[in-house]
Amino acid sequence: MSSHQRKMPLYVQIKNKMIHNVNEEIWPPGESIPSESQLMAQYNVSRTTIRQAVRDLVQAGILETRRGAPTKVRQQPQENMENPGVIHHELGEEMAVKILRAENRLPHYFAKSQLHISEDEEVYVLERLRLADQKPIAFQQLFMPKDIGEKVHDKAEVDFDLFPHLGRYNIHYSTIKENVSASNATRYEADLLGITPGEALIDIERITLGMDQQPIEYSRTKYLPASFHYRIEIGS
Amino acid sequence: MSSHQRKMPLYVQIKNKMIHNVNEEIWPPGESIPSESQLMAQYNVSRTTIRQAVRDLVQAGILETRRGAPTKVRQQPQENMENPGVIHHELGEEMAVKILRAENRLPHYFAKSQLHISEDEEVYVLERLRLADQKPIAFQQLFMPKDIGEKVHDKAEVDFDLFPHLGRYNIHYSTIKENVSASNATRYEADLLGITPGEALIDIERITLGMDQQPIEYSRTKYLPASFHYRIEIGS
DNA sequence: ATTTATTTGTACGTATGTATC
DNA sequence: GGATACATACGTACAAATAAA
Repeated sequence: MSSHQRKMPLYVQIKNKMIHNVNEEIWPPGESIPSESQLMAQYNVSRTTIRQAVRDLVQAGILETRRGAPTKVRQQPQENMENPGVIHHELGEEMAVKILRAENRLPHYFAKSQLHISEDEEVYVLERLRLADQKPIAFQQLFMPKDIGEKVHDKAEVDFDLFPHLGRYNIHYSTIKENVSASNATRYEADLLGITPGEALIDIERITLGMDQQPIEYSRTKYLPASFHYRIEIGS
Repeated sequence: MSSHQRKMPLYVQIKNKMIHNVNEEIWPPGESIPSESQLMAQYNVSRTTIRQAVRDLVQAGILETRRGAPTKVRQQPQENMENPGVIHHELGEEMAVKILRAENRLPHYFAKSQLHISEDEEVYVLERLRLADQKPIAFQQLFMPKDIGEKVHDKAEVDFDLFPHLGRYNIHYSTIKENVSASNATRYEADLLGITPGEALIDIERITLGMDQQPIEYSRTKYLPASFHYRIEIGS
């Protein structure tokens, strides 16, 4: 124990020892920890002190108390502490990408308005399928300003997420706006995804802004609900 | 004070009185509250009891303590506890709620496992419709521990969002986990929502944890895509 | 189904430490 | 320095829920 610990309040020292016991799985997840009486004897402190340490750990989501029953170590102690809060998770083992179309086009009124591109400028259009274990799970339409699109053109069939590549050209995003909805698969989409028309799809519309607040991407991706998790976590 | 209060623990009763004092601005924001000694005399309880009540209110973000200094009422008590970039937006002018079912039930295996409720305990079940301009836009199934459900029971047909009411009982959430997906309307759901079976719905599954990290709500809400926006904004 | 022992929760009292004013 | 206020820590007793006999 560091001398740093010695001047700390007793209950904090005990709390730290308890955290150690949990981390080293001396107290395994889901198992009961010693009773308050036992802990009092073990650490030679009063019940007040034990209870204050335990209370803090319950608050931290590490322990779990129930009146009359032994105190337990919580099963999943807040898993990913570093969650940015939004988790996209594609389900499957072998992930792959298939390009349906990749070209510069003039007419695409809506996409161009989203990208703040003038009427007479070209836009880079990408249509792709996301495959998991050789089976399609998503259909994506993606639009970028022509100059940016050319930079990722040859990576488009390797990675579904293209932004890491843009980073190499010193293009970074500052803001991502997503609108999550649901839609029925059209005949065209159903055909591509190997489902029947009308099945529900998770419909994600996304606009990504660069450092200069100018749009660098507008996309629409439709996932099979069974193969995709869109999770949000608010709070700590 | 209702007789309902009398059987509650002393420190909870005191806590509720304190919350009342804060809400009614008998203790105005930013101002000091009476010292522990004064509160002991005023309520005729021990210091332990006062401290437990105060501790909970500090944890809830309502009070603020500093060693050696008087305890104060926090200026902005978790006003913007919500939305670090997550926006739910229901489209419509005249919003209303219709209750389909509201009762305590025993059998609901999945919901109870989500709420960490034991097999022989009852769970509060709420089924509601969300109406916008007299037309249904969402169907919600909501489960709560019985004691919490009873607190919002009479507000359930007034407000779709029940958490502000729970705040008055000093029940606050610490974490909200949402899983957004899409599903096809069943015949039952289609009938309730006035659409045809099979239409795509935004399917939101939510688990809310309280300050003690225990689940206080598990719900599943299905929205008509045309009447609901689920927006995420990552970054600044 | 009852009882009994165990375990956590509530509540009291007292003393001392330490930061603020 | 002194007075005040919150923080830590000890002790005791009983209540309430649980689990085992």
